[in-house]
Amino acid sequence: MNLTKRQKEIIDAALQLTADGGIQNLTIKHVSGALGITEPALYRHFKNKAEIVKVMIVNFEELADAAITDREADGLCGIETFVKSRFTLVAGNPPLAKVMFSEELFMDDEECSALLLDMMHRHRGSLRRMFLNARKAGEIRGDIEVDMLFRLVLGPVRLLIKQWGMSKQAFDLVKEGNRLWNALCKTLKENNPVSGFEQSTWKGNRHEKKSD
Amino acid sequence: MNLTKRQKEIIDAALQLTADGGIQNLTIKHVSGALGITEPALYRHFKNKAEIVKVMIVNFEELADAAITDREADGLCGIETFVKSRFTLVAGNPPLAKVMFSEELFMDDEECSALLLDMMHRHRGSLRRMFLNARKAGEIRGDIEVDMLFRLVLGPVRLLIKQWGMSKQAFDLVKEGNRLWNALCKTLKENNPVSGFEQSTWKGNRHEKKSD
Amino acid sequence: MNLTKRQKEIIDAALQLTADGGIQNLTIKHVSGALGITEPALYRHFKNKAEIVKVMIVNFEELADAAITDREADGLCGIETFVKSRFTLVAGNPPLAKVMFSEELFMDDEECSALLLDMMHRHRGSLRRMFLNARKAGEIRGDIEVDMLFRLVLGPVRLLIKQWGMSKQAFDLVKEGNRLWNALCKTLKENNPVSGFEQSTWKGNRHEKKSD
Amino acid sequence: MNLTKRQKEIIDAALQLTADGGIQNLTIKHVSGALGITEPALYRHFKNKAEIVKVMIVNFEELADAAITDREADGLCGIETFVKSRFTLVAGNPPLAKVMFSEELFMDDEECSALLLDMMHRHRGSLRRMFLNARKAGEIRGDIEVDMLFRLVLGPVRLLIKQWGMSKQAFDLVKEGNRLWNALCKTLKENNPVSGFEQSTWKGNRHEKKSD
DNA sequence: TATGAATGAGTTTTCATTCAT
DNA sequence: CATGAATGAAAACTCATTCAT
Repeated sequence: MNLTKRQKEIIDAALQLTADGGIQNLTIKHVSGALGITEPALYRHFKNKAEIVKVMIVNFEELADAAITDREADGLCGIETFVKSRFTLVAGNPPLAKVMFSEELFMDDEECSALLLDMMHRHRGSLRRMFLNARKAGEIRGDIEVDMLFRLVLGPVRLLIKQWGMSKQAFDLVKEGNRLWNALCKTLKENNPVSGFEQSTWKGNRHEKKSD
Repeated sequence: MNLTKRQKEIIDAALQLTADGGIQNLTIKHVSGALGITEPALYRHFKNKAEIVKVMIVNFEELADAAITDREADGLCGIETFVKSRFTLVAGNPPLAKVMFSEELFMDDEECSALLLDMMHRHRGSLRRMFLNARKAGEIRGDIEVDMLFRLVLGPVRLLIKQWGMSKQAFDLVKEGNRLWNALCKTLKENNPVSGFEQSTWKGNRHEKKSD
Repeated sequence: MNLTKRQKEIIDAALQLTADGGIQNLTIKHVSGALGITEPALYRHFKNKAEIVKVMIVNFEELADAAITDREADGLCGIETFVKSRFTLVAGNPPLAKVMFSEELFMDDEECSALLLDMMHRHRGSLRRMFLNARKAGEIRGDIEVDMLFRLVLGPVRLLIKQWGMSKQAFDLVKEGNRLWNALCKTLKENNPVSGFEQSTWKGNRHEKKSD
Repeated sequence: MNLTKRQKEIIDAALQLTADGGIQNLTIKHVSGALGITEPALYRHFKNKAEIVKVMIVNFEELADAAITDREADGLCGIETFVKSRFTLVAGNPPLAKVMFSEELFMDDEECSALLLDMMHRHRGSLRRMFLNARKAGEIRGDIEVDMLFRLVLGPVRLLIKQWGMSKQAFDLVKEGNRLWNALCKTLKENNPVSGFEQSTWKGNRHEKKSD
C-alpha cells in the first residue's frame, strides 16, 4: 500500500468525514471539499469512491499492525501488547475510534465488508493463539474457553474505545486503557486460591477441554 | 409510543433494511417498496424519515425494557436478568443484532445520536446501581471499580451479539449468551479464598464440563 | 407496448432529439427539457435511459408494422406494399429517416443493438419469403439470387430515405419513392426478350439455382 | 493531409473505437488509452477532439480515392472501378465498414456533417457523369434516370458493406461484392432485344453459374 | 389512506480541455 | 513530446419531500 501524498490526504479526509457523520457524510463532494479541490480531481487519485473506502479499511490494518511494537510477544504479554497498541493507535488518531470497530458502517459494500471481516478474522486468529499459549503457560485461568476469553478481553476494549469516541475524547484513553488492562488481568489471571503463592503449581494446564 | 399497525410495519421494514445494508439502505423508496405501497403513502404515517429513524431507536429501548422479565431484581441477579434479556431479545428479533449496539449508524443525525446517548446513559445508570449493590453484597469482587465492571460485562455482551449478527446467526445466541454469563461470573465473583466463604461452591463450578 | 400519454411524449422527444443531433444529443436533460419537466421526473415514466432507447426501437417496429396496410400481400405485391409503407411511414414521421436505418447509432448498448438486429432479421425473413414467391411466380427475374435481390431492393430504399433525411426533406419522399419503385420494377421484372408479350410463358421459374 | 506517424496512429485508434462502440466510444481517454499515452499528450498532435474526427473523415475520402485503381476509367467501367474499390478498401480496413457510410454518426457536429455532405456530393457528381456517359454509350439502360441509377447502384453497395460490418466480417466482402456487381449489371444493362445489338452476349451472361 | 406526477438538491462519474513542469 | 494535477460542464441517476386528486 504505497500511497502518494495526495492519496494519504484523501484517506485522512475520508476517515475524518466518516468519523464525523457516518458514511452518509463520506461523499466525493465532501472529501474534495476538505482538500480544497474539485470533485473530478479526486478521480486522478482513486478509481472511484469504493476504492477510497477500500484503501481506508486496508489502512486501518496497516496502522494497527504498525502500532504493535513488539511483534514477537506471545501469551499474556502478546495480548497486552496488542490491546495497548489499540489504545495508543486510536488515541493518536481519534477518528479511528468512530470507525475502526464499526463494521456496519461499510455494510453496504460487499467487497468492503469482506475486507473488514477478513481483517477481523486475521486478528482473531493471532489473538486466539496468544490466548491458548497464555492459558498453557498458566498466565490465564484455565476454566474459560478461548473463544470466551477473546470476547471477555476484546469486548471491553472495543467498548472503551467506543465510549471514548462517543464522549468526544473526554478522558485519557491510554490511561483508562491501562486501568482496563489491569482490571482484565485481575479477572483473567489464574484464580490462585492461596493468593499468588506457589504459582508454579498452576503451570500445568488444568482441566482444559479442547473444545475451543 | 403507541404505534398503529402500519407504523409498526414501517418500523419493522426500516429495521430490516438497516440491518441488511446499513443506513444507506434505509431509504423511503425501499421502505415503501418493502410494504408494497408508494413513497408518499409513508408520509401518512410518519412526518418524515427522521421521525421513522427516531421511532426505530425509541423502539429499541421499549423492546429492551419489555424483554426484562424480572424488573425487581437487583445486584448480580439484576445484572444477569438484564444481560440475558439482551440475548433473548435479539435472538427473537435478529435484525436488532446489526443495529442495536451500532450507534455509529445513526451518528449523522444530531437528534438521533442524542436519543441513543440518552438511552445508553439510562441503561448505564441502572446497571451502575446494580453493580454497586452487587459489590456491596459481596456478589462481585471489590477490587474493580464500577465503571470498569460495566465495561467488563457489557463489552463482551455487545461483542457476542455483534458476532452473532455478523455470522448470520450461525450459533444459538441464547445458549452462547449463557456460556458468556457463566464465564463472566467466574471472572467477577469475589475470588478471595479467605473472604469467600462459598469458595467451595465455585471450585466445583470450575470443573464444569459442557453444562452450558 | 402500451404507452401512457407521457411515455409517448417522451419517446417522441427522444426520437426528435436523436434525429437532430445523434445519440450524443439524446440526454435525459434534453428530453426532460423538451417536455418542460425536470430530469428526475422522467424516471417516473421510464426506469432509465436505456429503457427509453429500447422502447424507441421497439416503437420503430410497431410503427413499421402498423404502416403496412395489406398484411396479406405476398410476392412482388407484398414487396411493393412493404417498400411503399416504409416511405409513407417515414414521410409521416421525418425524424425516423435519420434514425430508422442507423443501427450504428445504438451500437454502444448491447441490448439495443441486439433488439435492432432482431428486428432487421425478422424483416429480412419475411422479405426473403416474398422474393422467393415473386421469383417462383415469375414476377421477378430468375437469374439473381434472393440475398442479392434483397440488397438490390432494400439498399436503394434505405439510401433514398437517408438522402431525404440528410436533405432536410427537400423532396417529396413518397413521390420519389414511387419513382424508385418503378425503376426497381424495370430492373427486376423478368427480362422478357419479346417485350412483355405472352407473360404466362415466363411463369415457370427458369434457371433458378437453389443456392440461396 | 500530411499526417505524422503519431497522428496516423491516433486516427486509426479513433476509427477502431468508433467502429467498436459508436461515437459514444470515441473519447479522448479511450484514444489515448489505446495508444498508451496520457490524455494531454493527444493535444500535441491535434488541436482538439473535433479535429481528430474531421481528419478521420477527410481520411475516408483519401483512402477511398487511393483505392481507385484506374482513375481514367469512365462509363460502366468507371462505375465498376469505383464500386469495386469500395469493397477492396473496406475489406482491407474493416472498421471502415461501420463508419464510412454512417453519416449519422457524425451528425451532431455541424462542420463534420458538412464535410461528409461535401464528400458525398463530390462522389455523386463524378458518378453521375459516369452514369450519363454509360447511358449514352448504351452500356446502361436508357429508361432510368441518372439519380435513380445512382441509388440503384450505391444503395446496394452501401447495404452490402453494412451487412458485412454488422455480421462481423462473416463473409468474403470482395467476392460478395463481385457477385453484387454482376447482379447489378444484369439489372442495368440495356435489355431491349431490338435495340441492343450485343444482346446475345448478355444472354450468355444470364445463365452464368457460380462464376463469382 | 393512497397514488401519480413532479421537484430541488445532491449523488457518483465522465467529458474535453488546460497548465505548469 | 509527454505527464500529473486540475477544472467547468455535464452526464445518469437517487434522495426526501410535496401536492393535487
